[in-house]
Amino acid sequence: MENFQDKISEVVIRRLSDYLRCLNYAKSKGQTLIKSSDISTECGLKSSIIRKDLARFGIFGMKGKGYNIDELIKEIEKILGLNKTKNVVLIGAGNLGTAIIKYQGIKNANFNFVAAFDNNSDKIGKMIDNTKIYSNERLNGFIKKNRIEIVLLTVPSSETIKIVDSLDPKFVKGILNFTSVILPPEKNNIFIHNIDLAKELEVISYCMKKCLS
Amino acid sequence: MENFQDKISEVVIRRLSDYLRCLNYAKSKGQTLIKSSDISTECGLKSSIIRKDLARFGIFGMKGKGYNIDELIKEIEKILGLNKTKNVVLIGAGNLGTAIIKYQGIKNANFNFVAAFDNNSDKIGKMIDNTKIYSNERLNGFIKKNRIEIVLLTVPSSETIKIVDSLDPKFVKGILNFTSVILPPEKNNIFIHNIDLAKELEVISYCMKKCLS
DNA sequence: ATTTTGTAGTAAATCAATTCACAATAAAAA
DNA sequence: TTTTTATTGTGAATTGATTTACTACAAAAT
Repeated sequence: MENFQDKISEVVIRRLSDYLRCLNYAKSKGQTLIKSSDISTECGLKSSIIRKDLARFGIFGMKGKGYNIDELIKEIEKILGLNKTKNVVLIGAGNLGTAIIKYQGIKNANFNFVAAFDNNSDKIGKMIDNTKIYSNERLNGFIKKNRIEIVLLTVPSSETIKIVDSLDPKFVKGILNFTSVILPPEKNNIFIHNIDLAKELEVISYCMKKCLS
Repeated sequence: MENFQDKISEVVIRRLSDYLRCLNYAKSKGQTLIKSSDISTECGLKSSIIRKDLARFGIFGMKGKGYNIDELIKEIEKILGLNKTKNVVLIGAGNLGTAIIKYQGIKNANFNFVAAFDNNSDKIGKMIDNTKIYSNERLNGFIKKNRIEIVLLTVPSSETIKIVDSLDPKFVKGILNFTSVILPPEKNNIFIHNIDLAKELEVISYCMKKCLS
């Protein structure tokens, strides 16, 4: 399992994330088995692609019955790397940063929100929802000491590049960049994903226009 | 132009958005012409796909010279529906909502940020960066009166469904949903895009794992 | 004029993703 | 048992996206 994977495209990974949400929901309702056609309805996909996605990672169900939910959750979490908790820090404790720290969707066993960093002396030393804010000066030492793998970047755009370049790729493996500076998908072996609000608005603007014509 | 379009996939639209950013940057540096290979380097794509994307919408350059930047910007904006300003409101003026209102990337001629709405009486009547906060009660009247087409949804997840169902599809054509409730891509003829932080974390978690193995 | 150079436009080829359609098989029913 | 039913697993077909590779121009250089 997991080693006879050829190239997995990002859309497959995004679907796995959808399946996971769907599975957790089914589990919360007390289900223990699930059919590919149930996942398919819930996620708005054809059932065949779900079976194919899973088979590709060596996950198989039971003919005539479906898939075991617990097992499926465990396998998908393993594929996504969610089986080991990852330490996360947030840089930039402004409104957006604060919102993210407070956000429910990531208060999750898989991501351990260790600390926040900011330059504003009014904020340093304060807490946001059990997360302490430290001075940016202490960032790199902290990352090293606490084995931080993921950085959420919510600083003003003018600081983006400087901070990204300062992160030690020995520890930091991924950045979620919320600033309006668009970064490349990889830099110094750190994976970067941009959350690009302007682009999302443009895409929805296009969809709206199509719907009218 | 624009009517011999077959089916345009979202990836093409996302690329157009990238081209637009690149073009505006080139324009800001005083360029008036641009080659597909320049856009290609900047956006990390093959030049041929750029030419093909543009040709598909009836946009052509000059052989041996390249494309006229101003013209290209105008055409892409037209395709994305950015030529007409769209009125936008934000519902939920918490940290995330406040951050979005203050966000530079959308202070843009194409999207007119008209108002914010919230239930919290402490906030009602206040301003965030020139945007006034109104009571949720006034939402639907406001949408009708001010021809609001886009809603940015930053309320607590418990309120998501109620608010989405209350929006009048006669006016609202698109929703950007930032709550942790995942909504379908379309509902009552309103296009919906989810900004799903949990999914982004899962995707980057997968990428990080791949990079190590 | 003629040749060279540079870049667009695009048909054909390739590569990738999705769907179809059905055999395999396990459980339930008869 | 045997038959029926349900659902997986997957090869083949299809559909879609990207890349290659080359032609067509237009401008600049000779």
